[in-house]
Amino acid sequence: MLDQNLFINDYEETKRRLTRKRVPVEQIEEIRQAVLDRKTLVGEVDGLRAEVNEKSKQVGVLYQQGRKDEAEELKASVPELKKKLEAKEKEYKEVDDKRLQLLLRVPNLPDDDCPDGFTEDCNVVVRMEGYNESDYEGKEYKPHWEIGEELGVLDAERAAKLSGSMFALLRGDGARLHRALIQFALSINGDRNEEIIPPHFVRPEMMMGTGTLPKFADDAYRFRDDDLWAIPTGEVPLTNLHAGEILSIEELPKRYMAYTVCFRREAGSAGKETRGMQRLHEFHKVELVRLCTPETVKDEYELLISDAERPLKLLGLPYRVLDLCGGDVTFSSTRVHDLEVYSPGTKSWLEVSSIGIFSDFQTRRGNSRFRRSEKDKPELLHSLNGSGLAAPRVWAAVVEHGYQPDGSIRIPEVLVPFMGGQTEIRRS
RNA sequence: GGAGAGGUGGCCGAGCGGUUUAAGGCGCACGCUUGGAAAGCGUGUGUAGGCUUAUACCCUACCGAGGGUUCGAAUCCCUCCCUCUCCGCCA
Repeated sequence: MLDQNLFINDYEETKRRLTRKRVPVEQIEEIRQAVLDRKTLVGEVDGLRAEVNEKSKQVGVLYQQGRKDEAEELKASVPELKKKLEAKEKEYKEVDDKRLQLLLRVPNLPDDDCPDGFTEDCNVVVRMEGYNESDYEGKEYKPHWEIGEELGVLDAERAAKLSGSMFALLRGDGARLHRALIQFALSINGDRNEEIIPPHFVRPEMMMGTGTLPKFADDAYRFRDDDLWAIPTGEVPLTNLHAGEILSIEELPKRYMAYTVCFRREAGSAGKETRGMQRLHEFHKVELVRLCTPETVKDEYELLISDAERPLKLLGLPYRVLDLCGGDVTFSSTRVHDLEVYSPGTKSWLEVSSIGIFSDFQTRRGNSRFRRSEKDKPELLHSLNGSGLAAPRVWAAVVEHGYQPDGSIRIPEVLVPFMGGQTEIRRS
């Protein structure tokens, strides 16, 4: 959520930046008006409440002095005042609720460093790592689902039998490779990130805290009987870990990583680039989250991007780094870099990490704060996150790149220790 | 799942319908004192919003959360959440 004062104190600038995310001007104006109206009404309500409080206090004093008649008289004069107060309160609540609902649905301001544009065509490829187009010319690559089926390590048919489309079932060495990837990612990122195993079901406030609710409710799974939501990413519990707390500056930055299962309904994306391990309702991921001061957020961002790149580099997978344009930057973020690994089997780039800065957008919702010193007022933390390793897509890339002419899959060297020394996958 | 107890400021803990603008203590900060320190004494010590040049004053809200009763609620009523103890169940 944005600071509502931006709509009053820095209106033109806020409008300019929101327009980059295609927020209609009318909507921005509506918020400004709601914020202003609320401010007026707060003053009026507070004034009336003060009057009621004062009179009630007097009633008490009069009773204690035994001046009962005067007390009764004063008491009788309150209901009229309260009627006025209640009417005003009702008006206030309506405006306040409108203001909140509007604010909750407005995206974060894009950073001016984001490239211009509104669609993904405007995203800028900043770097290519380990990719040469010529490497793939004249060669035939199989998609991972074919290889997986051939070797008996990916069983799409049974996954569908059990759960439907967009679910995967790995078996044997395929499952082992998947586990190795997770272990690998956790172990290389363990140097500066504290490992967390969070709950996978969270309260609605937590989904609200990351900006997933209310806007993206249709994309998540909800347990209706318990009013809990299945996390779509480890970002949700990690970002909210310190919700409602005030941390001291010495504890910062907080650098967390969590291996979790992620649950996504993927409403509306059925049939679209969903074969194999590309898009699943349920997948495993190592997520990295940072909470820090506003001053250090840019440095943390660079560090986070490099952390997210580490596994790809070490695995020897070709990937590219995208700087997302203002219009394509996600709802809660100010700046986003995507990492996309090249999938020769599908001749496409698969997004394997989206690293974003959220400024105080998420932490304002969750009220996660820090204090510079005992004398200073609490300030909102800044949050960032990115995938440390999105297992299915990296699994797909490893399988496609490692596929050998003899029908086996070569295991990247760095993974061998996590595979118990196994260097290849063959049909058993 | 059943029975019971309880959630009050950074912490402990009183209050159970009206000078509570939340007692008292601990902790913390500043000052006095001292050669220096401890002790002692004094002062201060939350969050958010409103009004303001102002982190001053004043006003409003907050005693787990949300509703309700009342002129007035930390205190009474209802719903929910959480913690603890015992029983049951269970990997």
